[in-house]
Amino acid sequence: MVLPPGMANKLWAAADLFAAQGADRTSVAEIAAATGIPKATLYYHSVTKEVVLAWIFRELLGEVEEVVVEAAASDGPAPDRLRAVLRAHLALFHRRRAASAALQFDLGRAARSPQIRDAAEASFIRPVSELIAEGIREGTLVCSQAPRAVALALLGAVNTTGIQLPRRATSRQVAAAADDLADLFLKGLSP
Amino acid sequence: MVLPPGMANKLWAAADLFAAQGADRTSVAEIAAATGIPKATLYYHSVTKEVVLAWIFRELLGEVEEVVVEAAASDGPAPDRLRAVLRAHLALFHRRRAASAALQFDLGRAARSPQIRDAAEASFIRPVSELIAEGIREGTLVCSQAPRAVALALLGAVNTTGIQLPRRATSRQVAAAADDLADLFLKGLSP
Amino acid sequence: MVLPPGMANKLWAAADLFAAQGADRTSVAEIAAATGIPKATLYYHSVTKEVVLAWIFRELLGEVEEVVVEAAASDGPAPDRLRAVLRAHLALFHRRRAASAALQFDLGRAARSPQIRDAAEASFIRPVSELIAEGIREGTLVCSQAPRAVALALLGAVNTTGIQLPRRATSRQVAAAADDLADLFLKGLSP
Amino acid sequence: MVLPPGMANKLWAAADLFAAQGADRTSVAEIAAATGIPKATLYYHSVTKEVVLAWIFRELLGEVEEVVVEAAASDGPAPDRLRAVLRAHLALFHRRRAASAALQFDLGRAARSPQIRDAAEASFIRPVSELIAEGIREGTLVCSQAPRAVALALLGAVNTTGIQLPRRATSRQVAAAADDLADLFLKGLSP
DNA sequence: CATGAATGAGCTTTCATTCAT
DNA sequence: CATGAATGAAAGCTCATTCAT
Repeated sequence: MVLPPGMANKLWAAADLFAAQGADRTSVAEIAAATGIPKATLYYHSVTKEVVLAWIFRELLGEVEEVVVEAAASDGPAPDRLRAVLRAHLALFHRRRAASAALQFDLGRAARSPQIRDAAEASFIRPVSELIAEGIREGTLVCSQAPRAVALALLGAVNTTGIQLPRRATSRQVAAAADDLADLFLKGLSP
Repeated sequence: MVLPPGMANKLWAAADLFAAQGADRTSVAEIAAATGIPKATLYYHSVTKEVVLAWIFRELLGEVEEVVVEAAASDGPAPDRLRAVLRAHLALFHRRRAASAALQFDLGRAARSPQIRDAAEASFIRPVSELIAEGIREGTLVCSQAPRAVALALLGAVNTTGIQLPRRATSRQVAAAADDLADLFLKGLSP
Repeated sequence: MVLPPGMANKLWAAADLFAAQGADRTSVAEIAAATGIPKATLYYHSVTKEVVLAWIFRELLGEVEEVVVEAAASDGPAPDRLRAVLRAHLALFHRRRAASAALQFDLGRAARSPQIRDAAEASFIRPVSELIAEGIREGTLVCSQAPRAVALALLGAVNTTGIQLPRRATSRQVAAAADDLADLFLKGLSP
Repeated sequence: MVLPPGMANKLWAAADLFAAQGADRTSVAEIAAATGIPKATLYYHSVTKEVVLAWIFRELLGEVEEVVVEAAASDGPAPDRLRAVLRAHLALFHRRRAASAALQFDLGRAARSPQIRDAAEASFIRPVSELIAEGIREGTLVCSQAPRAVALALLGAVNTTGIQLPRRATSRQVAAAADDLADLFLKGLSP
């Protein structure tokens, strides 16, 4: 899975197709057309459709991990860091709109790959679980369920929210949506 | 889209395939084998793969709407009713495991159909949004964002949670997961 | 091949379809729709598409035989009777436009059936060959080739002419075309 | 409709199938087997069954045009040139037996294509009509009807004659048949 | 006796993948 | 090393024909 340099970044173009039509409805020919890389060249480098998908998803999840881990590692109390995490994640979701939508839309296919399941775990679930556990230890967070369950709920909520972001939302709007989500999860709905 | 009686309920068998392999990787021949309905008979009734999918998703969302609306209409203050909604939804998710997973896994394809988008809206988002709005009016719920945004977050959280339920979870465990989720959203993570 | 009474004459409606689209492009369902006889009823009487075609072609050729033989058997010298034959044939061609066109257009399929080949032989080639032979014997016709070869040429010429007749040609125009053809074959092109 | 070189001439093999079974009863798989070109390769070059048929018919009619026009343009009086045309046409008919039979047998399908109708017009009807008109002008031919009607009758007669030629006829026999036909049309049947 | 419903067989077409240069 | 050309495998779909009432 070592893509030739110069080929990798062209593959993001395929994410638009995957998001718009679904991965299975996207032919290798379309990928070739969108990326400008001839079909046979893709195969010459063993870049099958599955590989393109995996690359996009793993690259995306890698970026998610980067920003999430960085936000989670910032200074301050856990609630603030959680808020930072949601902001960072949602911002990336918006920046990588097509790829993120593609991941959501073909969750089944993605989930069937252990590598991608691992990447998803490492990118959000694990760091956020740990963040919540820390919050509980330091007394700034309280919850009855396992931290991992909370992290999963958060992930679902962030993704649903991200999908629904207007295509042309400003970064300010995106940050506001993240803050609202943070408020919801931190303060709860009860008065 | 009026399926012959006796054919409809056989179609649930296809949900297993969709959940296990994804809709696109499931051939009509496989659906025929799984349901026991010959391929040509399916086509005779204009039941294409797309139709099977749409039927399953709409049927599922119809059932979701039924239990969600009923739970939302129960007596008592909004927080209790919200808890009831989550319990009902998660219970149904578990009962219709394959179909629910298929819907999550092929969200993209589903979201491309306006009818299914409408059904999704009507089954959960609208009733829960209204429930939250009522809670705000009666003072039992508080939130800074629009009720619909909260409903979306809830939906994402429920689905992620539902997908992760152990296949052989007892109904007691499912109810506990729903309660945890309700606690999370009602009380929040802050002490 | 004994069709139920009342079914036979409905089958002519199928000739329009055969002429317009070709026999193979015409489905049994279309025949059923055009004739008003349900598909299953056709099959109940063993009336397959092939049977419908054969019936139409044989019925048509039977009618051709009738008028051709009658015209050939009229009083007078052979040239006059030949002229009468061409008039009668072309008139029938025009009256049974669709069926005649269908026969021309699916000559290959028709020619593959021995029964239809026989019917074609009996309807035109044989009586006209005999007529020409008689003419030669009585000295009113002269030709270097076998009478059958002349009859074949005549048949080809009549059919090509018939196909090209305007759909709304009057019977007078049809008769004129037949006379022209008779003149051509009797007098020849040389001065 | 630009066929890859090397593929074109293989397509003549399909003419045998078309002549033997009719175009509609010939599957693409059979064409693939007969030509040695894999099904998928045919489709890769957009060579559908319809295209194969059209190619064969147009190629055939092109060859007809070539020999007919050449014969019609020869020196000498119109009757001699007409005779030359019939010889040339019948010889080609015999040389391209399968394709010519296929064209006759699927006349309906062929006639539905404007391109093929045009090609048929240009290959025989037009040049022969002009030849006859010239003959009339120079006083070597006489006829009461329009030259085009004569040309049509000739075409029909030639084709019927061609179809009936014995499969193993010698070129001498073919020429004799053409001469007989020429005699018939030039001298007529009357003494 | 007639027919709506059902289906087996087979066709066209697509597409991921390999070949040949 | 890269790529236009080629193809095996399989999918969706149609339709003549049979079944069940």
